[in-house]
Amino acid sequence: MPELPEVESLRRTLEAPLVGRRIVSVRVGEPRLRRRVEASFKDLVVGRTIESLSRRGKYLIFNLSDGGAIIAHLGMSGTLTHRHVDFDNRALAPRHDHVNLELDDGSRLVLNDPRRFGLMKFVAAGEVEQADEIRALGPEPFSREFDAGYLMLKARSRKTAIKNLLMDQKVVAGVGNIYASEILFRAGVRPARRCGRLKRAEVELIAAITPEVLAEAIDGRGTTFRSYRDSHGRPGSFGEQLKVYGREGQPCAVCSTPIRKRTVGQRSSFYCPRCQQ
DNA sequence: CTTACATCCTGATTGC
DNA sequence: TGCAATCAGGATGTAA
Repeated sequence: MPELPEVESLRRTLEAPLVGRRIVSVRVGEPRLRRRVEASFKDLVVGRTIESLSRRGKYLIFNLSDGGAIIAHLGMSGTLTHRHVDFDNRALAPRHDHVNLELDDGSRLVLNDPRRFGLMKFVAAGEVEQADEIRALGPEPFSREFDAGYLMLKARSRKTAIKNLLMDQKVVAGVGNIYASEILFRAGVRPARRCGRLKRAEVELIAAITPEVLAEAIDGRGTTFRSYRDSHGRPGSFGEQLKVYGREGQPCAVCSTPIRKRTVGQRSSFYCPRCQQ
């Protein structure tokens, strides 16, 4: 579910309430997530203080006082919520609350994830960048490294569709199914176009537009298409600004041609047949 | 190395 | 209304 803008929005809303808080206890319900939550997770994080929150691609990173960190990923259906009050025992463990961190002010940070495609793990001091999940990631879309020349290099050698390239986390970190469609709409490029056949100008446009669209989505506190909520349980507002995603049959905002839906790389893709020739 | 595809799961929506 | 099929914002392991 969450792509870079949603994770960044979470990072921002969680920062104030969590920084400086010490983890006093941990409850792991169902440990079988995308990877099993290690039995040692509890002992490794209890007693440590959350010093800062960072993000890499779709991963949220809680930097701890010993230099270690907790790495979290929300998969398709995960949410991280900050809860101040447990009204009763039911509220303590709603369905699919898998990891529950109790903090020294009595509040809790809870990972809830019905489909269990998410991830939460402890990484020792100095090893965050070395962690398998993080090491495999391509550049951040806002970094200098991600520019037209870089994307051209990646696109040139590949046969796959441009939308698949944008969603490949090894190419650029953080773009998922919604924003890939939105970026390509704004760039005027069809999702199924083969990378190798794109003109230089098209690749340049895509490279420039990618951080723009993501930045605007962050400004809107992310997209709530179905289930995404921020740490307070509130939906993001960028969904209203989506031009193509989830809008099959609706008129294009630019030319009124009905938006089409098509499967590319086994994922739903949306585009305007007129604006994206 | 790249690419295609199945797979991990539950829940909401769609269609008959 | 009920029930089954389909689909879902992600990533990975396997095979070719």
